[in-house]
Amino acid sequence: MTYNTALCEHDHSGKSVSEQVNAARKICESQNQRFTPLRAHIYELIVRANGPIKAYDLLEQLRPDRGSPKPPTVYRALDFFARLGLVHRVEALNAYIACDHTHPGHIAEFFICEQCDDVEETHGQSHENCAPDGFAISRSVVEHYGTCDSCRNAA
Amino acid sequence: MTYNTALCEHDHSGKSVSEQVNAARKICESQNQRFTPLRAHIYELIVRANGPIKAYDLLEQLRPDRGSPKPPTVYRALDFFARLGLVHRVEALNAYIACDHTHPGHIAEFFICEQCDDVEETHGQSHENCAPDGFAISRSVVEHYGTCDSCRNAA
DNA sequence: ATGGATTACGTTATGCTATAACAGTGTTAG
DNA sequence: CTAACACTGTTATAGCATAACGTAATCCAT
Repeated sequence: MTYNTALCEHDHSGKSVSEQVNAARKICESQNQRFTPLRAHIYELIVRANGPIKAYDLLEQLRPDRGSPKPPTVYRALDFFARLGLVHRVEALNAYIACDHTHPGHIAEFFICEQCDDVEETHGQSHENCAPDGFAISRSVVEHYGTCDSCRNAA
Repeated sequence: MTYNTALCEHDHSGKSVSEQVNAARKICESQNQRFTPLRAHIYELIVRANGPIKAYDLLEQLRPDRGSPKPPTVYRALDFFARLGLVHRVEALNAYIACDHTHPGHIAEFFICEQCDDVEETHGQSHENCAPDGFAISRSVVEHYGTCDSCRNAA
């Protein structure tokens, strides 16, 4: 009963903000979902955050461009992106992070540095084969908290 | 880069509520921590829940025995138990679950049935060797949501 | 094109989750 | 004994999320 994980081979950090936003737009459109101006705006803010960002921080950043948006404005967009796999919720941080790529059969796994808040995302095999007999996994949350290499060396 | 997991070999469900509470008391005392009446009361409620329970539900169940306790009463106890590993927080449920046993070198892993709310806890090897180079894990959150065997058969 | 269904968005209100801060009480160790 | 520390009670507030309702935009079958 074993499984393994690997760091993402492809490079996301090489993509510019607008490239990431456009990639998301394509994924949306390929599924006949609307990438509206509001959603584009919010997705861009999430990408620019370059790490986990909180719903109410997004809300602030939407002001004053969009008047005084209320929480549902942000949560609706987050739900929408989450359904498409374009953002993940980081459960233990109550935060959200962009993910413009999918790995079928794999699950997102986060390594979160508590010193510098940097987050590395990897994709491991599903834990399906570790589950109790007959348990069918629909969603997995895998988050590791600790200290990243640079912070550890700095200490 | 592989690791493996195993179901807990020993049986927790065979323990009575008071046995579980006493086991917790022993663990506390062995670490020179006080298992006060309030803490015993709260721990018993968590054990009786026989699954994840929410802080504010605990709060209700403390009434009226203990007057009208306020949130910090519960959160302080939960923090205390979490520090000792006697309860785990289930991040994606905002809930807490008893755990009167520890597995050094292993991490708790939860399989949560979204139909019947049943939770199976297993203990997998640390994901340390899957981490980015030099990342030191201090805490891991591994939660799987889906459908358990009985619910799947019932469907 | 038109009208009905669906989806998206704005807004108000509220509910749930969690902690800061301070006061008072109990416990422990020197 | 008493000083330090840990525990509990209480007030207040902060932070996270959604229900519900109305309006506007979009889609699609006719």
